[in-house]
Amino acid sequence: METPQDWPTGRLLSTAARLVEHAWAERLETVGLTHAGLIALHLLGDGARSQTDLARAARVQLQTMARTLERLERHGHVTRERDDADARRVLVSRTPAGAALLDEAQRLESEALPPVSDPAALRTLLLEVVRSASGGRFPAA
Amino acid sequence: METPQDWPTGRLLSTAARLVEHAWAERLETVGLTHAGLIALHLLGDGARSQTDLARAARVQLQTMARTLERLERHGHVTRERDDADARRVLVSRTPAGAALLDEAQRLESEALPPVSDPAALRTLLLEVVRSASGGRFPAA
DNA sequence: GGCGGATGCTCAGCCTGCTGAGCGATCCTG
DNA sequence: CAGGATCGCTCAGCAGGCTGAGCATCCGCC
Repeated sequence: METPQDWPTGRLLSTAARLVEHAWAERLETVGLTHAGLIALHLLGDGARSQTDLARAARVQLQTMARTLERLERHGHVTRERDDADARRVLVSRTPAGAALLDEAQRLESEALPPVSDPAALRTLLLEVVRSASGGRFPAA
Repeated sequence: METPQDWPTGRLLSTAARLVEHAWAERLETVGLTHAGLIALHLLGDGARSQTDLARAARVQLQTMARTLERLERHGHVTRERDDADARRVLVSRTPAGAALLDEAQRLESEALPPVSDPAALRTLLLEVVRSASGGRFPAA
């Protein structure tokens, strides 16, 4: 129990994710973006999308996504305006500044995953986990 | 970019961790414990340890561990008392209630990782990530 | 046309990570 | 033995997950 070798796999997964995320966040902050902000900006593609839509795509709750977007808006990276066609919706779009940031962040290269013996296998296994654990909470995302 | 297949591996890792953690947390809350609390209780072994020591073993910052322990103490799962030998330290130990909870949590079976094609490979790869990403931040832990 | 359910969002609040600042206790060194 | 560095901890505050409650809008059906 003293060393990671003895940890259950779930704990290993959380820890690995946290450590990698931390390393990545350090680089990101040089361009003034957070992990969550980058994902939102990325998912925004080139058109406007609703918050619920973005949340589902990112596999987070609406409230979480809304707060991230609110922060991005405060910093001038996205705009949020009510949809004329459906007054319940808020349409989010990147500002030019947001697009520039995204570009820069992407130029920072793939996400700082430390070198691992079989990256492709890791991807495959993680995809299995995500797909099988998304069920129910994020239907048809 | 729309579906997990197109995500960078780092994002996949975070998402997988979050989804698995969520599932596990749901079970844990039936015994009145959180993810972080379980880890602390687990690392506590059978003897008293200092907060710094626990934090390093869990790969989290001292402040994070201290807060988790403070919560566990409030719920009567651990005790915290200053070390007589070194008045800077706080020695943490499980209470009988804490030990009972840990037992129950462990009876809940391994950590809810969804079935995956090659669990052993996943473990190995995650271990590689943890070991290589722990460097610096958690020396000799 | 109107009522009820579904949908999209906000507000409030909790837990877990993190950083930075500050403080007493200990230890080492001159 | 005194002073400075280090160590262990607390306090304050931020970001990112989550839940639950509540509100407005829209849609579908009678």
